[in-house]
Amino acid sequence: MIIKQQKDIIQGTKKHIIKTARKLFSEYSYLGVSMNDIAKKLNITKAALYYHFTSKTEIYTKVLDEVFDNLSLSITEAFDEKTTDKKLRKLIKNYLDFGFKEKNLIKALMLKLSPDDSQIKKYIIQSREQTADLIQPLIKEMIANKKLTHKVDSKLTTSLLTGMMDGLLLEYSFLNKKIDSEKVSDQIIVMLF
Amino acid sequence: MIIKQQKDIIQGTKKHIIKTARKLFSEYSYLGVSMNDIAKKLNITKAALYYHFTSKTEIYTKVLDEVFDNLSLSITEAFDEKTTDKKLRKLIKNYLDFGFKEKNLIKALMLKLSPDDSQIKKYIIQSREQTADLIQPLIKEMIANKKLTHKVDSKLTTSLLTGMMDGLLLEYSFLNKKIDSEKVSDQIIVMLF
DNA sequence: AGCTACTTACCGAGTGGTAAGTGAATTAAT
DNA sequence: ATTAATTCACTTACCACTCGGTAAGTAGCT
Repeated sequence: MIIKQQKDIIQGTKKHIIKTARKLFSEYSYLGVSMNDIAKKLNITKAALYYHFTSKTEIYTKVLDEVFDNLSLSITEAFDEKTTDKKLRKLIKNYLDFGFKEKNLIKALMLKLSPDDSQIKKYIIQSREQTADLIQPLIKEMIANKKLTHKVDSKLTTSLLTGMMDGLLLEYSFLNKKIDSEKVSDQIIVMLF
Repeated sequence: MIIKQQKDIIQGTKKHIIKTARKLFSEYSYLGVSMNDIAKKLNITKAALYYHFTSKTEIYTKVLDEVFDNLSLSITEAFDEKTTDKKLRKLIKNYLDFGFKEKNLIKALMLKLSPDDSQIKKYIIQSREQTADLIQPLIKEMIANKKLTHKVDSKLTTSLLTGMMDGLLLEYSFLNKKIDSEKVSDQIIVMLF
């Protein structure tokens, strides 16, 4: 009981660190945030971070873990809608809203290649594939509904859609512009189908 | 005459440095490349770089200068085509081919914010706006040709198009996948209009 | 006494950047 | 034409600083 409580406190501290690190990584990207930056923001020392985590890589991996978990939730939420059209619209809106708040989604794609980061990279690739697998069925559904004259590759289309959304998020975050996810998702649907 | 020859040699060296730096920045991004990295690749010392350039920022700015110059050329090349459809198709293909070879185009969007980099950021924003201004007339033309039932915002559409292309380039470069620009540009046209 | 959750103080490596020196080529003066 | 002064294109050696990471010590609780 007491032990469990202790454990919870530790996990609480860890959660707190992850939460703070997440914000920083989101804003300044992996290379742009040092362990000292994270520690300062938490009003602790860098060494304290190493008491809870073994490396910077571990912290970032845990952050990405949370991010992709939240994204999956945000995506599956769209499947509650009734029509295919509404599902897709909601999916795009949710993806954009989430990605706009959580820039790690995009910034993760911009890591410097190095032996140390390669495990992070593999992890990101895997997570993104899972995300695409979540979206693709809906795209297939959409393609089947509209009887298009041209042949449409659902995998490529999914890639184009996420690419378009990621690209938009990238641009808007770089320019510090706010995104009107409602309007943009409308426009994308109009254009796509 | 002799003086001019000297000048040319100097410019030649500078060009050579820029060319090498361009490759490195393209592969590893701004923060991922140190002055020493550049110097080593050229078999000179870091201090020699500072003889030719005043700062890392200056070198990167010069690199981006070249990159956006080349991109503009690649875009305007598409305007030689005869039909609007062919123009757009060529534009997309050229943009993708260029961006795939020259990853600085995308990596430039991922700088850590810092007082020193802020001038680079301003420069990138400006260059990207110029690029968009180059593309937008063609989008307008395309929208006018097809009499669409829905209202289409040409500026947003341009942004969506470049966003989509940038997003694709980002994804493909991250995954180290080759891009079939012909197929992708076809698919984009089919989808967009 | 022992464990938890730290802090202080340090490590070696690497960063952007600079000061001082050097050999070769060019220019100016005799 | 020869020599002296100057300039060019670097190199060596350093600067202050930051990086990720670690060893040792410590206050407080059990």
